[in-house]
Amino acid sequence: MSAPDPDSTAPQSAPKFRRRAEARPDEVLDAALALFVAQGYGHTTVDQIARRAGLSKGAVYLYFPSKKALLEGLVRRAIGPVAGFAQGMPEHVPGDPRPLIARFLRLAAGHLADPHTLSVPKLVIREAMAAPEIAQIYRDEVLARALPALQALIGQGVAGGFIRRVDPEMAARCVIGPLVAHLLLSEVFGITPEGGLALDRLIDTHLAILDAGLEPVEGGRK
Amino acid sequence: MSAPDPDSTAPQSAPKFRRRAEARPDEVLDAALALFVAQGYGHTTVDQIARRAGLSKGAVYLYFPSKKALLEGLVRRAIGPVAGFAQGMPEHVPGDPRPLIARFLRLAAGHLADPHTLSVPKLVIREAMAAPEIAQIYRDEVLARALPALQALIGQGVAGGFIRRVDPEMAARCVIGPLVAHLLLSEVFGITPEGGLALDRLIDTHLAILDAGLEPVEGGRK
Amino acid sequence: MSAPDPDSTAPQSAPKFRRRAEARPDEVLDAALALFVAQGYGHTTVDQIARRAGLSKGAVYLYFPSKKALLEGLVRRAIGPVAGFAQGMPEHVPGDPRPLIARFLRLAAGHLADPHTLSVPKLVIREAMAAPEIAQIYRDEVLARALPALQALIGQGVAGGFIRRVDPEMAARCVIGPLVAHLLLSEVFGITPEGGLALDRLIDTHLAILDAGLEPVEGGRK
Amino acid sequence: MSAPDPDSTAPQSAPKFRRRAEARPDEVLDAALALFVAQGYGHTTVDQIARRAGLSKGAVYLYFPSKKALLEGLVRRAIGPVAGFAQGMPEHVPGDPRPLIARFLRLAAGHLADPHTLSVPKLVIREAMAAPEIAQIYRDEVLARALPALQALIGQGVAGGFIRRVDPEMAARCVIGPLVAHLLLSEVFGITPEGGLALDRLIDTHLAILDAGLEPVEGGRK
DNA sequence: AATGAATGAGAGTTCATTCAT
DNA sequence: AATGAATGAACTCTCATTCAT
Repeated sequence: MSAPDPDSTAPQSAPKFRRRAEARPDEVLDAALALFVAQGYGHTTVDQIARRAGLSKGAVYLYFPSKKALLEGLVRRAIGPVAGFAQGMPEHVPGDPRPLIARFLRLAAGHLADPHTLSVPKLVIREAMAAPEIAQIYRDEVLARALPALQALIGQGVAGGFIRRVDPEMAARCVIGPLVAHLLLSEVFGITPEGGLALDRLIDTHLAILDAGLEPVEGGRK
Repeated sequence: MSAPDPDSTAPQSAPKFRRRAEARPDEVLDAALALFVAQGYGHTTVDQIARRAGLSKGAVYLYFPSKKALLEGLVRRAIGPVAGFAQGMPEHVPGDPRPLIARFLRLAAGHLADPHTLSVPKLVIREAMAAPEIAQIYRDEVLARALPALQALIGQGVAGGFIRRVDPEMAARCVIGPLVAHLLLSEVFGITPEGGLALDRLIDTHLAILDAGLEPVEGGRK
Repeated sequence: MSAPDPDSTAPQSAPKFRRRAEARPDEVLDAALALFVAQGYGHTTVDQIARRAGLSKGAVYLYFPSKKALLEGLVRRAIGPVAGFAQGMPEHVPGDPRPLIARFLRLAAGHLADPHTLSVPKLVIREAMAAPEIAQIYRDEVLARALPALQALIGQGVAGGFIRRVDPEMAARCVIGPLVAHLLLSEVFGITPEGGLALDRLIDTHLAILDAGLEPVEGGRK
Repeated sequence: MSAPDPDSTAPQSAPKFRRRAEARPDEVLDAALALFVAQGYGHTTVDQIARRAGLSKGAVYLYFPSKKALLEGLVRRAIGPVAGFAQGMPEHVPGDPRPLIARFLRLAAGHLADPHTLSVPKLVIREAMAAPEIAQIYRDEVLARALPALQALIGQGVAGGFIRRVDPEMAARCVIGPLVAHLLLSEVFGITPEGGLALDRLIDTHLAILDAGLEPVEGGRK
């Protein structure tokens, strides 16, 4: 249904003949990604994708059974690293979780600073309503992993008295919120700070507020 | 929203034909909004819109020159109240701006809790890339007014020593971020808290963090 | 799903405006029939049909939701008269059913002598395998009515001693067989007698054989 | 049907590569026949045929220059035995030809009872209009031999006074008609007698009618 | 002001056929 | 002898837009 795994990490196994076939699905996905991001899924023609990838329209259907499969393949290709990243978060932390949350945010920001990585969630946000399957994949593979992990971290921090008594579910959204909003404003509406994306500045500011904002109240109750 | 309204605002120069001729465009926009939100702009046909508005396809073109003009009209109609809302924010505050920020957030949340209001930015996000004119309207009329106002507020708070020394531009994004992320998660990805949207819970949590997070550091400079 | 009934028998009700719309479905079906018969369903383009009917391709889809619906509409339009014809056969006959069988055959032959009528079963035979829905319609509406009626007639003749003791089910097939084979040979394979279709000659010969062949054996058992 | 057959008929000039090179075309035809019958010529792809025959799509084109050539090859392969069968009918019979006609019918029925044999004429009927070459082959090689032979037989019977005075050309169609109709009803429309095809029952009934039906009228001329 | 029949320019998808390997 | 990647021409179906009425 989606592209065959190109196995891009095993370079010495490929014979020199018929080179293209192995790389093609990825090339097609690259072309599709660029065009989907630039014009939107609905306004992109399979023919445009094919031409950008240096193939004929028919050849695209050799690798992907439909246009929508391209979108799906794109999302699936992108979530691999992200899922691993989410897995890397320890589930139980002994002390104050705030440093871990900071690391999480910096990692996520670093990840999303790469336009290649960023374009997929951008795409997903845009097409989510019209293509619920796509939204579901992203939700299941990325969001449904990262959010609960963050929430658990906060919950433990609250239980251990390391952070203020807050609703962990909502607080998790407060943690990622500024990053999400920043990307939305910059990428979708073109409201970028003077010197470019300035992700670091955003994260620095956010962490400064967050760190103090989560500090437990001296002497007790919220 | 689509009340009978027989000839109330129309001058009586014409005979009583053209019943509610003035209301028609709004009815068409209502229909368009509902369908665009439900199915996306690209998957909605002009005929569907016409039928939902109780007109024929051809009649839609009496009021709007093209399908895209519907989208544009939709955005223009929606930004009126919002722009006024942004205007209502005082530019200069004598003391701690945090209560004002809190009021702003609660107002915005209350506003966006109405699905009717929320659907327009949702629409804009989705079609922004394919229809930059649309994104531009929204950016110019809404975002380019609200964000600088917030930023100025924070800047003044910093200058007055009422809030921690933070980058006002980024801090503004930290203020709206959780709200944006919350709506995105709920509306686009369907990741809703148990009891519904729970906007109040989100805002409460966010303000608790924000209030403490912006508290100026005792003894001075960051 | 199929064409709206053009109600061709009520001529004075139609206003003179918008004349075409009422006649169009039939015109399209006429064009489709001609092309399907000449080239086969699979080798006929919707565009060809449209052009032959004097419309654009898109207009065809105003009246029929799909290409297959054209085939179906064609069959449905054709079976109306045939079904009535089958109904006209009396179910119980007091005496020798052979004259009735003869009348049935001559009626059917007369019917099928009209190329317009003939083309539909020809079409059905050809597309039956690929489009079982079509075959089913024809089977249910035409064959499943005519064959049992014939079979019953023969059965009653056997019971009454008016015709030889034969298996009525098979005998019914022997009654229609020569007509079927004749049309198949002529229309599909182009093996026509010298002077044209010669349906009368075929029926005369067939009835001569049939009449004698069904004559009860004098004195008894088959 | 597709036995291993290692190098049995191939000359040993080449190394033992090209296993059963001679059998390949037949295997391809077998695959094509099965698929054409099941799905129709138009709905069968060359790739399906190739895979069913255990080859690649490209290899099919080593044996057959086009898809239509497969259909043609199929018909040509099938008419060999049938042509011989038609040849086997004696042209001049001294006495009553009715027993010979009976034998002919039983032979033909036996032949067509084999689904393998039956599928070719079924195919031909279906594709006849779209591929007149195919129809022509079948007509020339099979029908144009069998029908005149039958007709001659009847003509001689009439001349010798062994059978009733009938039009031999039409009578020939009356002889084969029930068989044709029976197969059409069963195979195309799925109207089968309870216990299966029941070809014997059909032939028995038909011959009973035919035998009496062709009996010369006592006392002379029609 | 309003209709709805009609258009025509594509869109996605399929497949017979070719050809370098 | 055989592969399978690649093509390109069709095909069905959709829909924003127009226009006579």
